[in-house]
Amino acid sequence: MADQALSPTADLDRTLAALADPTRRQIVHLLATGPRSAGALGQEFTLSAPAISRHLKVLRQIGLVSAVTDTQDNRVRVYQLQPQPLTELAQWLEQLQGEWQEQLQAFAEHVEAVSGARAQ
Amino acid sequence: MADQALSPTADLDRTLAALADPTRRQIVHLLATGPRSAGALGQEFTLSAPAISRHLKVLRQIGLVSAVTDTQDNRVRVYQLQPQPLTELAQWLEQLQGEWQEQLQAFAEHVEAVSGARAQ
DNA sequence: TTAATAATTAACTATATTGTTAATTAAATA
DNA sequence: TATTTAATTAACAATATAGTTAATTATTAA
Repeated sequence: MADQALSPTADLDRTLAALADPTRRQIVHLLATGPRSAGALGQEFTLSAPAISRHLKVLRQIGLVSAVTDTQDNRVRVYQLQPQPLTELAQWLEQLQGEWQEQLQAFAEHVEAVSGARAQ
Repeated sequence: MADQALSPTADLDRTLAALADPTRRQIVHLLATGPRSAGALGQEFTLSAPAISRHLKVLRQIGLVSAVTDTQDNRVRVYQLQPQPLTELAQWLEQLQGEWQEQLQAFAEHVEAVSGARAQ
Protein backbone atom coordinates (compact mmCIF):
# COMPACT_ATOMS: atom_id res chain seq x y z
CA MET A 1 0.00 0.00 0.00
CA ALA A 2 1.70 3.13 -1.18
CA ASP A 3 -1.15 5.58 -0.55
CA GLN A 4 -0.17 9.13 0.23
CA ALA A 5 3.38 8.98 1.55
CA LEU A 6 4.62 10.44 4.81
CA SER A 7 4.17 13.85 3.17
CA PRO A 8 7.11 15.63 1.74
CA THR A 9 4.76 15.24 -1.22
CA ALA A 10 2.33 17.74 0.27
CA ASP A 11 4.53 20.62 -0.85
CA LEU A 12 4.53 19.26 -4.36
CA ASP A 13 0.76 18.84 -4.26
CA ARG A 14 0.32 22.50 -3.55
CA THR A 15 3.03 23.73 -5.88
CA LEU A 16 1.62 21.76 -8.80
CA ALA A 17 -1.95 22.81 -8.03
CA ALA A 18 -0.84 26.44 -7.83
CA LEU A 19 0.97 26.24 -11.15
CA ALA A 20 -1.94 24.47 -12.82
CA ASP A 21 -3.80 27.77 -13.02
CA PRO A 22 -2.88 29.72 -16.18
CA THR A 23 -3.36 33.11 -14.53
CA ARG A 24 -0.95 32.15 -11.77
CA ARG A 25 1.59 30.81 -14.25
CA GLN A 26 1.33 34.07 -16.17
CA ILE A 27 1.93 36.00 -12.94
CA VAL A 28 4.99 33.85 -12.35
CA HIS A 29 6.29 34.64 -15.84
CA LEU A 30 5.76 38.36 -15.25
CA LEU A 31 7.58 38.18 -11.93
CA ALA A 32 10.41 36.24 -13.57
CA THR A 33 11.25 39.45 -15.43
CA GLY A 34 11.42 41.42 -12.18
CA PRO A 35 9.47 42.39 -9.05
CA ARG A 36 6.10 44.11 -9.48
CA SER A 37 3.35 45.50 -7.32
CA ALA A 38 0.00 43.74 -7.01
CA GLY A 39 -1.58 46.61 -8.93
CA ALA A 40 0.92 46.48 -11.76
CA LEU A 41 0.37 42.75 -12.07
CA GLY A 42 -3.38 43.25 -12.07
CA GLN A 43 -3.15 45.60 -15.04
CA GLU A 44 -1.95 42.71 -17.18
CA PHE A 45 -5.21 40.83 -16.69
CA THR A 46 -8.90 41.43 -17.17
CA LEU A 47 -9.65 40.06 -13.71
CA SER A 48 -10.84 41.96 -10.68
CA ALA A 49 -8.31 43.11 -8.09
CA PRO A 50 -9.57 40.64 -5.46
CA ALA A 51 -9.07 37.79 -7.91
CA ILE A 52 -5.46 38.81 -8.48
CA SER A 53 -4.95 39.29 -4.78
CA ARG A 54 -6.11 35.79 -4.04
CA HIS A 55 -3.92 34.31 -6.78
CA LEU A 56 -0.99 36.10 -5.18
CA LYS A 57 -2.01 34.70 -1.80
CA VAL A 58 -1.90 31.18 -3.20
CA LEU A 59 1.55 31.80 -4.63
CA ARG A 60 2.69 33.29 -1.32
CA GLN A 61 1.35 30.31 0.63
CA ILE A 62 3.45 27.87 -1.35
CA GLY A 63 6.50 30.13 -1.03
CA LEU A 64 6.76 30.87 -4.74
CA VAL A 65 6.48 34.61 -4.22
CA SER A 66 7.31 36.93 -1.36
CA ALA A 67 5.85 40.37 -0.74
CA VAL A 68 7.43 43.48 0.69
CA THR A 69 5.87 46.84 1.34
CA ASP A 70 7.15 49.50 -1.00
CA THR A 71 9.51 51.93 0.70
CA GLN A 72 8.14 54.91 -1.27
CA ASP A 73 4.44 54.24 -0.87
CA ASN A 74 3.47 52.04 2.04
CA ARG A 75 0.14 51.17 0.45
CA VAL A 76 1.90 49.27 -2.30
CA ARG A 77 3.00 45.66 -1.92
CA VAL A 78 5.76 44.56 -4.24
CA TYR A 79 5.90 40.89 -5.15
CA GLN A 80 9.01 38.95 -6.01
CA LEU A 81 9.60 35.43 -7.26
CA GLN A 82 11.27 32.90 -4.96
CA PRO A 83 12.99 29.92 -6.59
CA GLN A 84 12.64 27.17 -4.02
CA PRO A 85 9.31 25.60 -5.07
CA LEU A 86 10.48 25.56 -8.68
CA THR A 87 13.69 23.87 -7.60
CA GLU A 88 11.74 21.21 -5.72
CA LEU A 89 9.56 20.63 -8.75
CA ALA A 90 12.59 20.32 -11.02
CA GLN A 91 14.16 17.85 -8.59
CA TRP A 92 11.03 15.75 -8.51
CA LEU A 93 10.97 15.68 -12.30
CA GLU A 94 14.61 14.62 -12.40
CA GLN A 95 14.01 11.91 -9.82
CA LEU A 96 11.08 10.58 -11.80
CA GLN A 97 13.07 10.61 -15.02
CA GLY A 98 15.77 8.70 -13.15
CA GLU A 99 13.31 6.00 -12.14
CA TRP A 100 12.06 5.85 -15.69
CA GLN A 101 15.59 5.53 -17.06
CA GLU A 102 16.30 2.58 -14.79
CA GLN A 103 13.32 0.83 -16.29
CA LEU A 104 14.41 1.54 -19.85
CA GLN A 105 17.89 0.37 -18.91
CA ALA A 106 16.51 -2.84 -17.44
CA PHE A 107 14.39 -3.36 -20.53
CA ALA A 108 17.37 -2.82 -22.82
CA GLU A 109 19.37 -5.35 -20.81
CA HIS A 110 16.48 -7.78 -21.01
CA VAL A 111 16.37 -7.45 -24.79
CA GLU A 112 20.12 -7.84 -24.89
CA ALA A 113 19.95 -11.00 -22.78
CA VAL A 114 17.19 -12.50 -24.91
CA SER A 115 18.78 -11.74 -28.27
CA GLY A 116 22.15 -12.80 -26.84
CA ALA A 117 20.66 -16.14 -25.77
CA ARG A 118 19.05 -16.56 -29.16
CA ALA A 119 22.32 -15.75 -30.91
CA GLN A 120 24.06 -18.71 -29.29
CA MET B 1 -3.47 42.23 -21.10
CA ALA B 2 -1.76 38.88 -20.85
CA ASP B 3 -4.75 36.82 -19.69
CA GLN B 4 -4.83 33.22 -20.84
CA ALA B 5 -2.55 33.00 -23.85
CA LEU B 6 -3.41 31.54 -27.24
CA SER B 7 -3.41 28.17 -25.50
CA PRO B 8 -0.47 25.92 -25.85
CA THR B 9 -0.74 26.50 -22.10
CA ALA B 10 -3.90 24.41 -21.89
CA ASP B 11 -1.85 21.23 -22.07
CA LEU B 12 0.27 22.44 -19.18
CA ASP B 13 -2.84 23.34 -17.20
CA ARG B 14 -4.07 19.80 -17.42
CA THR B 15 -0.71 18.16 -16.93
CA LEU B 16 0.00 20.17 -13.80
CA ALA B 17 -3.51 19.62 -12.43
CA ALA B 18 -3.18 15.89 -13.07
CA LEU B 19 0.17 15.72 -11.31
CA ALA B 20 -1.06 17.79 -8.36
CA ASP B 21 -2.92 14.74 -7.05
CA PRO B 22 -0.67 12.57 -4.85
CA THR B 23 -2.40 9.35 -5.84
CA ARG B 24 -1.82 10.09 -9.50
CA ARG B 25 1.81 11.00 -8.88
CA GLN B 26 2.23 7.71 -7.02
CA ILE B 27 0.70 5.87 -9.95
CA VAL B 28 3.17 7.62 -12.22
CA HIS B 29 6.06 6.54 -10.00
CA LEU B 30 4.82 2.96 -10.05
CA LEU B 31 4.53 3.01 -13.83
CA ALA B 32 8.02 4.51 -14.11
CA THR B 33 9.29 1.15 -12.88
CA GLY B 34 7.41 -0.69 -15.60
CA PRO B 35 3.95 -1.30 -17.10
CA ARG B 36 1.19 -2.60 -14.82
CA SER B 37 -2.45 -3.54 -15.03
CA ALA B 38 -5.15 -1.34 -13.53
CA GLY B 39 -5.77 -4.05 -10.94
CA ALA B 40 -2.12 -4.35 -9.97
CA LEU B 41 -1.93 -0.59 -9.56
CA GLY B 42 -5.06 -0.62 -7.45
CA GLN B 43 -3.53 -3.10 -5.03
CA GLU B 44 -1.01 -0.46 -4.01
CA PHE B 45 -3.74 1.83 -2.70
CA THR B 46 -6.60 1.69 -0.25
CA LEU B 47 -8.93 3.27 -2.78
CA SER B 48 -11.83 1.66 -4.58
CA ALA B 49 -11.33 0.29 -8.08
CA PRO B 50 -13.49 3.01 -9.67
CA ALA B 51 -11.37 5.68 -8.02
CA ILE B 52 -8.21 4.19 -9.51
CA SER B 53 -9.90 3.77 -12.84
CA ARG B 54 -10.81 7.44 -12.97
CA HIS B 55 -7.31 8.52 -11.95
CA LEU B 56 -6.01 6.44 -14.83
CA LYS B 57 -8.54 8.04 -17.13
CA VAL B 58 -7.23 11.50 -16.17
CA LEU B 59 -3.67 10.38 -16.85
CA ARG B 60 -4.74 8.88 -20.17
CA GLN B 61 -6.52 12.07 -21.18
CA ILE B 62 -3.39 14.16 -20.80
CA GLY B 63 -1.34 11.55 -22.63
CA LEU B 64 0.84 10.62 -19.66
CA VAL B 65 -0.19 6.97 -19.78
CA SER B 66 -1.36 4.68 -22.53
CA ALA B 67 -3.34 1.48 -22.11
CA VAL B 68 -3.21 -1.76 -24.04
CA THR B 69 -5.31 -4.86 -23.60
CA ASP B 70 -3.31 -7.74 -22.23
CA THR B 71 -2.60 -10.39 -24.87
CA GLN B 72 -3.06 -13.23 -22.37
CA ASP B 73 -6.26 -12.04 -20.69
CA ASN B 74 -8.38 -9.61 -22.66
CA ARG B 75 -10.11 -8.42 -19.50
CA VAL B 76 -6.88 -6.88 -18.27
CA ARG B 77 -5.72 -3.43 -19.35
CA VAL B 78 -2.02 -2.78 -18.98
CA TYR B 79 -0.95 0.79 -18.45
CA GLN B 80 2.34 2.30 -19.51
CA LEU B 81 3.96 5.65 -18.94
CA GLN B 82 4.42 8.04 -21.87
CA PRO B 83 7.11 10.70 -21.59
CA GLN B 84 5.75 13.57 -23.64
CA PRO B 85 3.78 15.53 -21.01
CA LEU B 86 6.75 15.29 -18.64
CA THR B 87 9.02 16.57 -21.37
CA GLU B 88 6.74 19.53 -21.97
CA LEU B 89 6.66 20.27 -18.26
CA ALA B 90 10.45 20.11 -18.05
CA GLN B 91 10.72 22.43 -21.04
CA TRP B 92 8.38 24.95 -19.47
CA LEU B 93 10.43 24.87 -16.28
CA GLU B 94 13.61 25.45 -18.23
CA GLN B 95 12.05 28.30 -20.16
CA LEU B 96 10.91 29.93 -16.94
CA GLN B 97 14.31 29.51 -15.37
CA GLY B 98 15.77 31.12 -18.47
CA GLU B 99 13.52 34.16 -18.08
CA TRP B 100 14.48 34.31 -14.42
CA GLN B 101 18.17 34.12 -15.24
CA GLU B 102 17.89 37.05 -17.63
CA GLN B 103 16.48 39.12 -14.83
CA LEU B 104 19.27 38.13 -12.43
CA GLN B 105 21.76 38.87 -15.17
CA ALA B 106 20.23 42.30 -15.77
CA PHE B 107 20.26 42.96 -12.04
CA ALA B 108 23.90 41.96 -11.73
CA GLU B 109 24.76 44.29 -14.61
CA HIS B 110 22.81 47.05 -12.97
CA VAL B 111 24.75 46.60 -9.73
CA GLU B 112 27.96 46.52 -11.73
CA ALA B 113 27.06 49.75 -13.54
CA VAL B 114 26.13 51.51 -10.30
CA SER B 115 29.20 50.44 -8.34
CA GLY B 116 31.34 51.13 -11.39
CA ALA B 117 29.93 54.65 -11.62
CA ARG B 118 30.49 55.16 -7.89
CA ALA B 119 34.08 53.89 -8.19
CA GLN B 120 34.96 56.70 -10.56
C1' DT C 1 -24.51 -22.05 -19.77
C1' DT C 2 -23.61 -20.14 -15.50
C1' DA C 3 -20.70 -17.91 -12.38
C1' DA C 4 -16.69 -15.21 -11.47
C1' DT C 5 -13.37 -11.62 -12.66
C1' DA C 6 -11.34 -7.04 -14.53
C1' DA C 7 -12.43 -2.76 -15.55
C1' DT C 8 -15.27 1.00 -16.46
C1' DT C 9 -19.37 4.02 -16.25
C1' DA C 10 -23.42 5.97 -13.64
C1' DA C 11 -25.31 8.34 -9.87
C1' DC C 12 -24.60 10.74 -5.98
C1' DT C 13 -22.26 13.42 -1.96
C1' DA C 14 -18.82 16.34 0.01
C1' DT C 15 -15.35 19.57 -0.59
C1' DA C 16 -12.43 22.87 -3.00
C1' DT C 17 -11.65 26.43 -6.42
C1' DT C 18 -12.43 30.68 -8.95
C1' DG C 19 -14.86 34.29 -10.05
C1' DT C 20 -17.87 38.29 -8.73
C1' DT C 21 -19.36 42.60 -5.83
C1' DA C 22 -19.34 44.77 -1.33
C1' DA C 23 -16.93 45.94 2.74
C1' DT C 24 -12.64 46.84 5.27
C1' DT C 25 -7.97 48.50 6.37
C1' DA C 26 -4.30 51.55 6.01
C1' DA C 27 -1.73 55.07 3.85
C1' DA C 28 -1.27 59.16 0.81
C1' DT C 29 -3.01 63.47 -0.89
C1' DA C 30 -6.17 67.57 -1.67
C1' DT D 1 -9.73 66.65 8.01
C1' DA D 2 -11.95 64.51 4.09
C1' DT D 3 -11.21 61.92 0.16
C1' DT D 4 -8.67 58.88 -2.87
C1' DT D 5 -5.98 54.98 -3.59
C1' DA D 6 -3.84 50.13 -2.98
C1' DA D 7 -4.73 46.00 -1.38
C1' DT D 8 -7.04 42.58 1.11
C1' DT D 9 -10.90 40.10 3.32
C1' DA D 10 -15.93 38.74 3.44
C1' DA D 11 -19.84 36.71 1.45
C1' DC D 12 -21.80 34.39 -2.09
C1' DA D 13 -22.66 31.68 -6.70
C1' DA D 14 -21.05 28.49 -10.20
C1' DT D 15 -18.22 24.83 -11.43
C1' DA D 16 -14.91 21.12 -10.87
C1' DT D 17 -12.84 17.29 -8.31
C1' DA D 18 -12.50 13.05 -5.74
C1' DG D 19 -14.47 9.80 -3.19
C1' DT D 20 -18.20 6.26 -2.44
C1' DT D 21 -21.56 2.23 -3.85
C1' DA D 22 -24.31 0.20 -7.53
C1' DA D 23 -24.75 -1.09 -12.21
C1' DT D 24 -22.76 -2.38 -16.70
C1' DT D 25 -19.68 -4.55 -20.12
C1' DA D 26 -16.76 -7.95 -21.70
C1' DT D 27 -14.02 -11.94 -21.00
C1' DT D 28 -12.56 -16.14 -18.68
C1' DA D 29 -13.32 -20.33 -16.19
C1' DA D 30 -16.26 -23.87 -13.88
